[in-house]
Amino acid sequence: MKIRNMEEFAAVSGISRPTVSKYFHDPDSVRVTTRQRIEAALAEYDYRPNFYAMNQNRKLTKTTGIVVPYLADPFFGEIVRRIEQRCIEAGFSPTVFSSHGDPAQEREILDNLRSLKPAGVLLAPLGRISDRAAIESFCADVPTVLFDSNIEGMGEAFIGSDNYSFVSQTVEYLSRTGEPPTFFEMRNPANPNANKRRNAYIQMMERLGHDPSFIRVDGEGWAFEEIGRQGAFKALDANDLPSSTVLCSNDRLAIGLLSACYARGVRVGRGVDCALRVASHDDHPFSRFTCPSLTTSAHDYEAVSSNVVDTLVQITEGGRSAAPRPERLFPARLIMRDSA
Amino acid sequence: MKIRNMEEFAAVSGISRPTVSKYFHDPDSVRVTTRQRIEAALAEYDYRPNFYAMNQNRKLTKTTGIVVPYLADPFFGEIVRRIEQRCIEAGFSPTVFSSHGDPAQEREILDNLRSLKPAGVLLAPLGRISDRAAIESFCADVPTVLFDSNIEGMGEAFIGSDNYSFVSQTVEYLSRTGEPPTFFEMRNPANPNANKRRNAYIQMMERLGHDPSFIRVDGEGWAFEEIGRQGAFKALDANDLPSSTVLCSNDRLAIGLLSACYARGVRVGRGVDCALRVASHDDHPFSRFTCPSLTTSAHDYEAVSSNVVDTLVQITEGGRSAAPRPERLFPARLIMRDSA
DNA sequence: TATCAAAATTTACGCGAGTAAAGTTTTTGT
DNA sequence: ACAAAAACTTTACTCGCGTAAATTTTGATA
Repeated sequence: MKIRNMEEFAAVSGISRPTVSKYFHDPDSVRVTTRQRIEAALAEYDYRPNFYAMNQNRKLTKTTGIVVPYLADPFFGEIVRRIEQRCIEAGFSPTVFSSHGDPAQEREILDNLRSLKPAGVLLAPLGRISDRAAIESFCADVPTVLFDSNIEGMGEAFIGSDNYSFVSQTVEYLSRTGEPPTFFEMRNPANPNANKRRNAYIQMMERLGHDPSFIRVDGEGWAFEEIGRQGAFKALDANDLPSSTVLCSNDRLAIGLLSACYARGVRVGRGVDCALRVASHDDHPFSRFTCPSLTTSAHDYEAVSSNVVDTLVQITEGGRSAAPRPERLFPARLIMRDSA
Repeated sequence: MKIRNMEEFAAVSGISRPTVSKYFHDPDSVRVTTRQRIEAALAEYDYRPNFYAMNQNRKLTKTTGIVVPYLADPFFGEIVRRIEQRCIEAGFSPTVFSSHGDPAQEREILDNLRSLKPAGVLLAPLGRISDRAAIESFCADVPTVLFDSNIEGMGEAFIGSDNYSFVSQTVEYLSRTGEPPTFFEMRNPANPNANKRRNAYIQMMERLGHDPSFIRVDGEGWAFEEIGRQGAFKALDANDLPSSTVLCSNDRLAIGLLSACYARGVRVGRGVDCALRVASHDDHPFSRFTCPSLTTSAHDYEAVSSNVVDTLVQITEGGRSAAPRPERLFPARLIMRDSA
């Protein structure tokens, strides 16, 4: 016998439909004996309430949207994995979306998300190229927590990493143990973190009494490894390195740089036989497997992902507070490996 | 003025509600003049039909589920990215889910998906550890296309890569240009492709008149790079290599192997100064950036992703045919890089 | 201009569950 | 054992839209 709706299921379980409805909303809100009767029937008839009918009249659904700029980037893969896990633990049903680096798709995703009436949305925006107006109007309708990339004033909160903490540690370490680093970055980064890292680099170098210098590579899009590799070839072949120590804006550029160094026979590392030291930021999941393994500043993935979800829970429970929009930045942890 | 439902929107656009409903179902199904009037009103009042109410009564929704074993694996990141794109082009609304390597989560995802009443589901199962009964009962309810990992007889079709094509090309190439390869793999792989690759290796070696040999590494879970690395350290330190040519079951293991070789100072490549040649299978997005860059057999990502979605379209349009369950396997393309 | 099929409108009902109000039963505390 | 509180049942209405049937309008063609 197939159960077609809650009415029928209530009948076979011997409980009234409104009580069954209450049970599915929160199993602990009904008497123990009724819960047992419902669960007995559940085991026998494997009924599940219609998802669409459920959410149509609910004031707040339990779905949440997780939106990232580029899911094929293992950094986002990792952070999404953790956030998803936390959401489930907090009783939400997360759905993941990727903007694929395209502002039009980001807008499209937010539009679709709006009609899902989610309890909240966790958004890592594209950054500079995002459609600000679209995001602003979305945040006005849906409780949104920004993470990874900040856009001033948007959403209920921002949770991210402290770029100054990242860069100050690498610059300090590299300067203390060898030649001060030159900064390897993209010329026109879409991500606001890149700009913050550049500024932190300049500030830190000046504080230590060194001259900042840059290798700026051209390229658009999200193929950072290839961009870093091509830029590195150019710099290596022109013998255009201001310093024998290179600090990359992020690990993906560094991966490209390391592959170029290997191809050109430039030995990277701390040893006396090495021509170059390379360090970077993010602790990308693959940075421990580069050759040599990459010295880098690590995100506190754990803290960021927990905090993002905790903030969402607070907002959905406490309502959108009048307090000033919080911005929480987590410090980095220097991971010393073989490249510097 | 805020539009609260289709009734109100129909009023301001001067069109009847059923016609508006038809428009949202398919904009081309209404007269051009009516479409223009609706779109004029749309521009002014930015109304969107309630997602939940829409799908409640539709026989077939336009949502599709994409389920993969582990989204933080860039191989799945890449294939999902392409499939998602194709789905959108075909007029579907894809949603992505990751099992995180856990059969319980895979079952949970399928359960949730069932209540979404999707037009179809594109499933890359975990493999050996999947809950077969759960998948079978799911496939009976929801049109499902399997990809990447086959489970005999389940779903409406299977689209994947031809493991024999992968392995025969690498084995042939390696044997022709140097010492025949030994096979580097996990002892208990969860993925059925791994077994097919092993068998293909044995078969091909015997055909060429060589003795198959193996390096089997221990490990559970999805941290293949680390597993490959630890296994490689063990083999290198014990000087336990049956051949100076190593063929890895997949690129992620190879990435771990290469990092171990680098750490131990074992030079990898074709040159006379190299102690080892390494090749692999998949053409993982990072395999061009390893040191040295990795010679590998490439998936036809394009063909697989298009074909998966095309198959879904056929099923949703033509209904579930009585014809035998098709299994489409795409051949690999050998990509020669520096490692072998 | 008459004709007629295609398209739009009107009317009406259904979906599956949320939810509120009023009445009934069960549990709890004393 | 009794009163009060808590949980449950009954009844009835809501939500926003899909969809079918019958009717009217539209616009292309003869």
